[in-house]
Amino acid sequence: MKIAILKAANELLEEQGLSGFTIDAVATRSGTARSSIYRWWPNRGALAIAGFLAETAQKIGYPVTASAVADVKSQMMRVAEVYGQKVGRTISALVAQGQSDPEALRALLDGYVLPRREEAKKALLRGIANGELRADVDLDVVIDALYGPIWYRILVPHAPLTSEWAGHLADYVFDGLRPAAADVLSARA
Amino acid sequence: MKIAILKAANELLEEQGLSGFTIDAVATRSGTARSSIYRWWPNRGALAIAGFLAETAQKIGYPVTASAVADVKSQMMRVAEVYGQKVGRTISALVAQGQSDPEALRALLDGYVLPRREEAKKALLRGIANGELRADVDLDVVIDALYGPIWYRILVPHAPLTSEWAGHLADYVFDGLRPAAADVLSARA
Amino acid sequence: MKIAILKAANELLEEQGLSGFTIDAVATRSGTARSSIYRWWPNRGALAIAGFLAETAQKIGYPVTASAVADVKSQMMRVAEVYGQKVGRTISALVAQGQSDPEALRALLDGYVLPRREEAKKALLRGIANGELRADVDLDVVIDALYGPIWYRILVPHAPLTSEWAGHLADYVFDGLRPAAADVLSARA
Amino acid sequence: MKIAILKAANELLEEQGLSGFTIDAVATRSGTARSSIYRWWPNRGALAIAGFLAETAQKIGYPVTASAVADVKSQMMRVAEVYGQKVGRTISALVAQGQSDPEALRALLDGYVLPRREEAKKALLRGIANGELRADVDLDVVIDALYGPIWYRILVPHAPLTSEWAGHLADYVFDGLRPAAADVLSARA
DNA sequence: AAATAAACGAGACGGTACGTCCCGTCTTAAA
DNA sequence: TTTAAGACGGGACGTACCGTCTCGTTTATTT
Repeated sequence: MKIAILKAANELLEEQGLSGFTIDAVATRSGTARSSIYRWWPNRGALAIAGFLAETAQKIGYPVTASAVADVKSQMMRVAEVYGQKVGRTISALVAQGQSDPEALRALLDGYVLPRREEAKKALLRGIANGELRADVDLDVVIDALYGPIWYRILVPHAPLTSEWAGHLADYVFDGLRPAAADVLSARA
Repeated sequence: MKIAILKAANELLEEQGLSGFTIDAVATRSGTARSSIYRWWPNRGALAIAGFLAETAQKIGYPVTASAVADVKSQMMRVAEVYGQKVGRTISALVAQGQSDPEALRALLDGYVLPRREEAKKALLRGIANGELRADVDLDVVIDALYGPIWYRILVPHAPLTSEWAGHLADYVFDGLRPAAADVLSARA
Repeated sequence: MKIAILKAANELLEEQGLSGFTIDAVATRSGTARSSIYRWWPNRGALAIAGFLAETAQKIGYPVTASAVADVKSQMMRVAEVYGQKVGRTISALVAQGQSDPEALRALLDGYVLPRREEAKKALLRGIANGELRADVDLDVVIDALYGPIWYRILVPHAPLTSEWAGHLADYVFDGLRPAAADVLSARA
Repeated sequence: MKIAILKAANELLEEQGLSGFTIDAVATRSGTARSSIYRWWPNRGALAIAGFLAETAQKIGYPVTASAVADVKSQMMRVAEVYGQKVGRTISALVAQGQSDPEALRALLDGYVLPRREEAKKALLRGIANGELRADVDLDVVIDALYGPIWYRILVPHAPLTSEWAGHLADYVFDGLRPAAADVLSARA
């Protein structure tokens, strides 16, 4: 039952965004009763993020090759590709919901944003260990610089979100984060 | 009258975000009637962005010094400082509204986002002309890289938005955009 | 509008009693919206008694002949006849509602029961003035004795409510309330 | 188990009337499960009257002295006294329930009202046999006249239900039912 | 100065969705 | 096999806003 509800919730969010995402609509599509939904989730915000986490939030992982920077770049390109489609709609709906529903925002942060940032941090630390990235960098800022623009383009869609764009973005940011030649030498020494 | 309404709209948006932003509340606070609001704006989305553009959207301009890069960085720091406060609340409310109200989104883009990006582009072009920035860079991507994270931190507030943070961000991004030494030399030639 | 609502409320109460008396049903039948009903009445209890008072509560008046006792008796017979039909259904619904809704009960008392008792009291006072009734009688008890059984048969319908029955009832009660022969003589003196 | 449930049902009915009388509340108070209640009673109406009959419906009997009229009067006074308290609350709840639940009404009539009327009839027949009451009287009407007002004051509480009041009521009604002097003489003959 | 147009206030109206409460049915695991 | 536990579909409640609408009342404008 819960699964059918979550599935329906997700589909509605993907297809119609926040405005079509009604408890009644979820109930109808899932073939359940409104009361069954409220039995499990306290309100529409909670249901929305639960649906997202259960169904959509397919974790896009990091490949592991010799180059951590290349790994992150390729993951970002994949993220942009995926978020450029239906998932982006869902995410923007969730963020919108979060603006007037602090609990939903909290749940989105704790359930999705922060864990994903942790993964990113791990990948970047490999880059530092590698010598591909400067060691003195503030990783939180780097993650903001890499992924912030992706969220930005989802939420403020002034232009489409494509993997090419994400590739350029990664290149620009990483270009600034390489160790200075001297550092590389000393690191090698 | 219109001014009082816009002012009230803005204050409510700043103070309470989307949830407190009710046509009724705006009418009450502005001392007007609901019907007067609907005479001038077709719906709450339109009123919200009108209020923002009329009152809050104090354009944060770019200083003009010898270094365009420094100019942009200092503007970004100022933006982060300002958006870290009430204005951020308003902006996030507008973006949220935009997710279920395409016209509001359009108005936000046309009335605020795109013009601001144009200004940024001008400043960056000065940097290219200066030789501070590589000439082959895609400015739209650069603007996304610089400002995207700011919007991201407004909308997905996993950590506070401060001017220090914005400074680091600018540094990291601009570090990757400097011309290669050879280019600089040839440019000078 | 209000009139259409009250009319619909009444019809539903008469036809289906409390169980069919739903705000939704009233809205549908009256061709209005639920919200319009709630604009005017705070809850279903208030609507029920308002409907009754506005539409059904046709005051059954007292004839005025030489004999006040005969007047009351004939009014009671008329009341029994009327209450034995649809109006009785409405009244029983209202009393039932009142058991779990103190405000509705209060409204029923103040809006209907007490005023009707006042009228009865006036008629009975004529009987005392006439010499048809003992002067030392407690009129509240008399009214209870005369009309209580009618309500009882509405609410606890162990047998039908007919005007013949009401006539007998009036006879029995009034038989006990005539002045003693001596009193009549002295009154005449 | 059943006993605990009935007891809890009764207490709730006495304490809170119909509105607090919820299957859930009965289950909680009796320490049983909702399903156990539904095993034994088909719905809340049935449970309510079962609780009443099992626990509260303490039969208030008729004393047997030389005067049947005095016996009935004293029983009425006792009834008024008892019904003026918690039991009255229960009864009004049951009647209310009966208005939208024909089976509950039927059960109340068959299980309580009609049997009590039979008892009353027996007492009154003694009065006729005694010569205290006219022989040609319709006992059903008399019973309505005597007890109807008590129910009326329970259900339409325009004034408190006291034993003094019931005493007056009995006096007034019985005053009209005494045999005419001639009849008494002829009866004696 | 009178006529006329506009903007205004007040607020009713039909509607949609919310979240709550309770109903009566049902399945399941433990005692 | 009776019980406790509790999920399920369903229906009504009362609330909060939405956007539309009518209707008199100012307030200005224009003749």
